[in-house]
Amino acid sequence: MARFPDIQQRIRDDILAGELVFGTRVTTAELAQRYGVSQMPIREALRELRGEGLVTMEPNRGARIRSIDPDFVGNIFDIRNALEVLMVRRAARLRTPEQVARMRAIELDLETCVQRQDYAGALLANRYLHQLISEMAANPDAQQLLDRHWLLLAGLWRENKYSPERYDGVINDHRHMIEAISDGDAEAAAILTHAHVLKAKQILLKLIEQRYGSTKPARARRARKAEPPAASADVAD
Amino acid sequence: MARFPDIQQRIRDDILAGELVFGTRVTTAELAQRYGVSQMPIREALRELRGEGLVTMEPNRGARIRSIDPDFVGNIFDIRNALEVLMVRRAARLRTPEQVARMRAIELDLETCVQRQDYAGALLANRYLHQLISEMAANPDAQQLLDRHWLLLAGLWRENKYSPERYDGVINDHRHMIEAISDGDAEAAAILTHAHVLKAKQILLKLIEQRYGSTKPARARRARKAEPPAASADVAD
DNA sequence: CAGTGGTCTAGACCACACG
DNA sequence: GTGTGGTCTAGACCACTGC
Repeated sequence: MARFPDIQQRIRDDILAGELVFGTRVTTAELAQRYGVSQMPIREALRELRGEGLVTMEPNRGARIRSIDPDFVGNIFDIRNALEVLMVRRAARLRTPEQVARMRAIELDLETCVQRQDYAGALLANRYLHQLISEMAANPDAQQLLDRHWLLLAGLWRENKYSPERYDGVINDHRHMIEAISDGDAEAAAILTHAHVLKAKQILLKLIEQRYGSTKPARARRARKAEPPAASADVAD
Repeated sequence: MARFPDIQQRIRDDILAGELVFGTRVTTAELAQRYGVSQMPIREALRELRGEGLVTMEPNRGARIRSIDPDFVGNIFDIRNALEVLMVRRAARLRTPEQVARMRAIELDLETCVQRQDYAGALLANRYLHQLISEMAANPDAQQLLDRHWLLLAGLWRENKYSPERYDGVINDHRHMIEAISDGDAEAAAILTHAHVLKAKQILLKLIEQRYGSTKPARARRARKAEPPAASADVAD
């Protein structure tokens, strides 16, 4: 039974939700039982998740869930920032009037969503906007990478409740970015985007730090031998 | 028989070598027979190659070999450039004296390899150098992405014979980059690296254009219905 | 020199596509 | 409606690890 969405998504969600505890060793057999499927789909999913950096696989020792610590999130954001800047720079050069119009439309949609407190809609519109910029840059390979990271970060935002007031800043940033792209000012667009992503990084890092308690576990890198964190993994503050 | 290196590497090589013709539809069954293995390993390999952008997979219609055209190579280089700049900037900030010493040692090795015309050794040293810079940046996720791209581009360099005289420029670039990193001058290191990768892009694109004839196929985007390119795929100029 | 865990094979199944 | 092609299951195999 349970022909739910694909395994990979479920595992990813479970990792981001802390359901699968960070640093745990997992085996294909174990997960196969957990999700009621055979080993092969698990194997596949683990490979792709390794591609996303969520698990590490050592040759004959099983896979290990990657810890979602500030380091990891910071790294992901740095990558995303580099790529997003690359993309917006090209988008500013290649833009067509139609595309600019679509950007404006999406942004308007986002803003009305925020006004009526439809934050799910806003998140979606936000994603569309960034996707459109990616498309405009005509680099499908980079776009693919960004999509992957988006999925990952979306999971984290979901876990660490997004504070609605942040949208004020987001909207303001977007308007300026769109203007720069519309003007074909690649340099301005690049800098604005850089700042935009940097802000998101700051916020998410702060949220994560709060979530894992003020007892910064960042330095507590001692725990090499990985005592399994005592079953109860409910990090709900 | 034939317990050769893993399937994925073989398929990738065959694609880059033009053995598997660009734009061709391939099925798992077909490739399974070709390489004398079962469908599952093929499936896995195709998925990972999709992650690298070498094949595209449409739901129930089989996979298709991605065309290695100037667009593709340019995209890959742009991504690599963005990431490499990110990395070198961090490396310049985080460097330790030991690491700087190792960089110098590797560079020296590279230069002696070039002098004695050991270009294979030079290529390897070159890779080590870039890997070291990646390590110094302490962003294993970005490093993983760069590694993937390196493998891909290495295959292309192999196919399109590398002109040895290019190393003069490479060596000069490296020396300046190392100096900037040693000084902790992130901005200089970033710009130098940016230029360094840009040069590589120019050169490889030129080589590829030559290879595929001066009859720029770039604009010939007509061929949607994909007439299979008449068996003979020997693009050897 | 066991045990554990990843990888492969063969075959069945099932969904979509195309005539 | 038929065929093609992807996906899954079950089980066997084999390498490496750790006693």
